Amino acid sequence: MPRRSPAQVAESRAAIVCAAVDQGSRWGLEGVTIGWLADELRMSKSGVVGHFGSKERLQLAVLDTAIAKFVRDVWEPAATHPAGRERLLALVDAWLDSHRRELFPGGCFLTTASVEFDNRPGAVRDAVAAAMARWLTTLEREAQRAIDAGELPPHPDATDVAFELNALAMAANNAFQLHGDTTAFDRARRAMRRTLNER
Amino acid sequence: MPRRSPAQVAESRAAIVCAAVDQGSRWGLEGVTIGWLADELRMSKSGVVGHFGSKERLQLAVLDTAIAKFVRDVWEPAATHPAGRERLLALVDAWLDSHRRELFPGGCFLTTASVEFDNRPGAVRDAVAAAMARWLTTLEREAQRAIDAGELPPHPDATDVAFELNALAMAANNAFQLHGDTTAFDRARRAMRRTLNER
DNA sequence: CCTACCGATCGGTAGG
DNA sequence: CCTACCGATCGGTAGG
Repeated sequence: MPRRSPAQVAESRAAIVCAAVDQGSRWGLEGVTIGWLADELRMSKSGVVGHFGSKERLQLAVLDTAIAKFVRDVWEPAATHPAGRERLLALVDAWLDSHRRELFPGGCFLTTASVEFDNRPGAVRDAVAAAMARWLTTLEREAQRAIDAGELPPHPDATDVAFELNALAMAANNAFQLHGDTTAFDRARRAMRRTLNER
Repeated sequence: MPRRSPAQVAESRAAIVCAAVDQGSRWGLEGVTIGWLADELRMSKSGVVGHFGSKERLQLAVLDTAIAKFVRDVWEPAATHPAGRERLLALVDAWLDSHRRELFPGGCFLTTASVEFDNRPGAVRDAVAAAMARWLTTLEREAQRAIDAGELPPHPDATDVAFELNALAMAANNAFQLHGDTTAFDRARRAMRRTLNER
């Protein structure tokens, strides 16, 4: 007879991951420590680590949850707009707005993780690289639809468009976090709309 | 009568900073640990820290040295070109090439440090923010000269141009480090030249 | 989920 | 520059 129901266990696990997502956006995925989470949630370290087995598996769970949060908050609302250029225009506004609102308190989770892990080996790095690749592919697919529909010129190509939008969003996030510079969002938006060929 | 001459002391200090710049580009400025440096250079920890007094002052010295290395390798050659648009065109090629050659073995030092510290308090963060601000101002001044000379249109303004060039360079560096994607340099170069209004 | 513990490593210091 | 050491914290485990 278990002391805690499966629902209570799931709730406890979710609370750990939620705190870890916030912490990871501030201090990086390596800065999510088991001891800090235990103090924060008034648990023992073994209580925290027991849900995951190891720090690495905790980090992978945190990454998954952060991406799901971003998809729900940014991608899904934009995806209600018609595919192609119109969806991309809605997306870049929602995207920049998520950085301005600090959807993650330490700024864009995937930006932080991808720079933190871009030169390290291991399963976490592989998962971060895969997540970033999926996001760029999502952008690229939408850009390709816009090109196919004649809404964008064929050059720069869809991969170029995805690369540029991602670069500008990452840089705006960094400028805001580092300098508190909110004008960076306007600069990024102007440049993104130029990439999306607004006349 | 000192056991070591001032020149020997300076040489020892320089060797520490040099190893720390490489390490910092790979593992971040927080990942530069005194114990690792001591092992790497076959010194005691107290021998390492004695040159700086604290880890924070070591980090500040490492940041200064990394920036000087970038200025010498990228900015100074570009600065031999005529001011304005021509200099910017030479600069972006040298800049992307420094990322491709891995001037820093773990990729662009300032990109890593500015994302790592963009949400932390302290003297290192302030120094990183100041360094990034100086670099953006350097780019902006050059763009303003190009605008004043009629080599670039007045909109997007010089600050926009600086922001976009920096965003594209950071993103190309990240794509290369994370995915080994060398085409990112070509995408960044195309976008930069579009920003610099090449017809 | 807990307490109690492990070895490793962190930044840093005392004393020479 | 060294040895020898400090308290704190790291990830993780044993046993319950």
